[in-house]
Amino acid sequence: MRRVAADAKNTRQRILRYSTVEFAAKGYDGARVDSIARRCRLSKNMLYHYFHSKEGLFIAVLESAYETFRMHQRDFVVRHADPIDAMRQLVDYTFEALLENQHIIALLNTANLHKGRHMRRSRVMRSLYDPLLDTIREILQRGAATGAFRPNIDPLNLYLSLSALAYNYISNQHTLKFAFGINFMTKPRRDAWLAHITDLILTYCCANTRH
Amino acid sequence: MRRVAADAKNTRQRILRYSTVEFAAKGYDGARVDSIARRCRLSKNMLYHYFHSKEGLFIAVLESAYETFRMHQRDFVVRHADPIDAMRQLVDYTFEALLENQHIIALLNTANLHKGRHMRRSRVMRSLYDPLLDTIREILQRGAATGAFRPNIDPLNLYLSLSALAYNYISNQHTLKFAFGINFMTKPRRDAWLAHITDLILTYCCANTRH
Amino acid sequence: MRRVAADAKNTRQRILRYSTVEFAAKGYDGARVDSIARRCRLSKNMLYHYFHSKEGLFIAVLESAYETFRMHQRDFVVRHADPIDAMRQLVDYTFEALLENQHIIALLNTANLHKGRHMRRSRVMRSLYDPLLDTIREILQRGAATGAFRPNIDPLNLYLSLSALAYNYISNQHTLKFAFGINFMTKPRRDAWLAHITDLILTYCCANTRH
Amino acid sequence: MRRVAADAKNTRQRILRYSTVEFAAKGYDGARVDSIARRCRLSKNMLYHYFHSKEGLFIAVLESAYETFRMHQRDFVVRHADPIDAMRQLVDYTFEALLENQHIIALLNTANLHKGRHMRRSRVMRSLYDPLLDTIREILQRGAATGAFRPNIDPLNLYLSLSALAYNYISNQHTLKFAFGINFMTKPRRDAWLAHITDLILTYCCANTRH
DNA sequence: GATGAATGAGATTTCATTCAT
DNA sequence: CATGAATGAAATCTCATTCAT
Repeated sequence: MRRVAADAKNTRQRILRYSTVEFAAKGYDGARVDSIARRCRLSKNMLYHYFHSKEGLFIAVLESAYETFRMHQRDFVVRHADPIDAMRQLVDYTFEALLENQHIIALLNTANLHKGRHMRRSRVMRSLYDPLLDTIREILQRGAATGAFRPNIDPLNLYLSLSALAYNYISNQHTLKFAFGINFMTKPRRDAWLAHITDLILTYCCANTRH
Repeated sequence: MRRVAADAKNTRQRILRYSTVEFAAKGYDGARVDSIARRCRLSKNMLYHYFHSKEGLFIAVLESAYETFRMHQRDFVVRHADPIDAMRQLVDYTFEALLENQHIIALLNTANLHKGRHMRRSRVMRSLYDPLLDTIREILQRGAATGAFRPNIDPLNLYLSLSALAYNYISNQHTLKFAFGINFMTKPRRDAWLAHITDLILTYCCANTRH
Repeated sequence: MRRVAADAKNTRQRILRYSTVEFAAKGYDGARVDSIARRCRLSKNMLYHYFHSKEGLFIAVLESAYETFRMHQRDFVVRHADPIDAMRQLVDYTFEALLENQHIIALLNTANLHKGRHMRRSRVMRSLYDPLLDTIREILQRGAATGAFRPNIDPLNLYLSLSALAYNYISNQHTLKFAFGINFMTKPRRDAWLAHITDLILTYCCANTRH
Repeated sequence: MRRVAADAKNTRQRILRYSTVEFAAKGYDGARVDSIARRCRLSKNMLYHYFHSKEGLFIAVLESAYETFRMHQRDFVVRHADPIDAMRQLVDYTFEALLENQHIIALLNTANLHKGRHMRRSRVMRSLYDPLLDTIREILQRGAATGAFRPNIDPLNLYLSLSALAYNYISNQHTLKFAFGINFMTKPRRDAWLAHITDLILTYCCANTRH
């Protein structure tokens, strides 16, 4: 009996894994239930058995991708007492996490295309809330206290800025490659971008003058 | 129901206009040729007559959207001698342009999902190159010359940063709304964001210290 | 005025010429009105103006192809007093005529596929009757009279045999090529076949024994 | 309307059977997938499920028709020691086999119209090679050995002649009916034709004189 | 819980034909 | 006589979903 249960869980996981790949590669509308079943080496009925519909499957994929992502974030611990080093580490971490998990970008893009309809239908995704925001808030406070950072930086704005800078670079890579003839995904290019956005963020945090 | 007189150029334009809306709203795979034809009050085969295939139509839409966008950018003139004011104006302009033409964001996202396949098939899109990059370069040079800006800022990096900050805020609005329960598209919120990213960019340009 | 009339005739002829090519190459159902119009560098309306419908056009093509063919046959004159030489010449002529005008084969095949429906609709095709049949009858009579040929050969049977032998070799060339890996349309092969069927026919005509 | 139980093999066979009828009756381009599905009392997608495309279906039909035909030929055994009787039997057999299976004629005609494209795409049809050719070769050898037949008759030429004479009579029946006002498919007419072509072939095989 | 067979609705695309000028 | 623009019907093909076992 335990075996069966374990298998069921395995099957569910397998479906989720391959569905994630499919939905990330082709978007919600481009993804094919047939194709997912084939990837899973499973009959389509199983997908319906476990997830009820294509939309249900997509929602589950979103949830699990987010869950994974959130757990990643939770694992993140600020290893540096110094706020500047901590912030530097955070930028680094954010960019690397997205690079390693580009699926989440494609999934969020397709979710956004659908105006968030799928997310709203999810019971689980009630807290898409990113724990990094708290980390940012905490680092900013410590930085302000030590005088390393200017006071009154809005943590949400900083979070959005950091996300945008890391996310967009990856999300628009094909357009950018086409426009500038540059493959921005090579290691040197990625490193340069990380250095740049770190500079950008830190300069902002540390600045004391107004222009 | 028979259409009147209608010359080809008009029809082509009409098709493009409505197709843009459809593709932007639903992505390449979610868009329906039927739906476009209905919007145009035209029979489907006309779309095929003018654009050959759904893909051909999408490419034409991308091209025309980009053309429009590029012309917008061309119209942009720096009205301020002062580099800081010029840069402020540029940020403002970029964000407003994207806000007013959110179609282009959705179109680029779906093009990116397809790994740029459509762009590569386009003969016209050979120069997606954004003229704003030149403007940025010029402003940076002037700012460095007057000492307002630090020297050696890479124009491409600044361009990418600015784009990311403006683009992502709009592109991910639904995820963000869901995550934070905030409608980021209200006028006050948009203004606040514009102020923030202007601050971010300018602080970066004007900073003279290293951290 | 005469010019216009002349042009009209030209236009009709042009349409017929290109339609023949199209119908012969693709059969009735495979032929495309659009494609014909393009070949003619004419707007489709012209086809409808002159021929009323695709079917009307096909019938006209059949008629004209047959007309041409019949005129060819009429031109044929037996140049040899000797019945054997005359028959030899006839076989040669028949095979060469079909080789030079393979369109007629494809057209007749497609007409046969449609169970002769198109021919029956034609007013002009009332006498598809091949004048060669008369020539055969006459040669056979002369041959029987001189004792060169056996008596009582049925001209229709001989006509059908000759036609079948010449026609099928061309009509089934692709199947045969595929089955035997031989390109039967090379000059040496064609010559060999002509020699063979001449032999076959003449042997039959001249034989005096029963088996 | 839901179908019962039905296993795949049966369904495949059913599709093939009705497709054969449709393709034979209307040619490749005239055949309608819809019409086949209706005949099969099956939804269209099943055809695509089993055969991938209309072309795939046609190829399968060709293959199966040929397979059937080849098996027929294999079943053929020369029951007569006497070469003349054997040849007579062969002619009879060939004509009857085509009469009973007129589908194959229509299918080959449409395959030829398409210049053999479909056959070349078939992996199975690699040996369209007709076993009757071997039989012919063997009969000719025996006939030559006994002196009943003249030596040096080319088996392939004889095969082609026999095929042409039997095939064309059936294939062109509608043209012939139209041209001569005779229904060549009545029993007496068919018998007469069989007698004639038997005579023609045997006369050729037995002749010892040159003309 | 799992499968193979099947479906209905609808997707993209094609094509003979006609209208307005 | 001639055209460019347009159409309606139907063609091929796809896809999320369900049934019977």
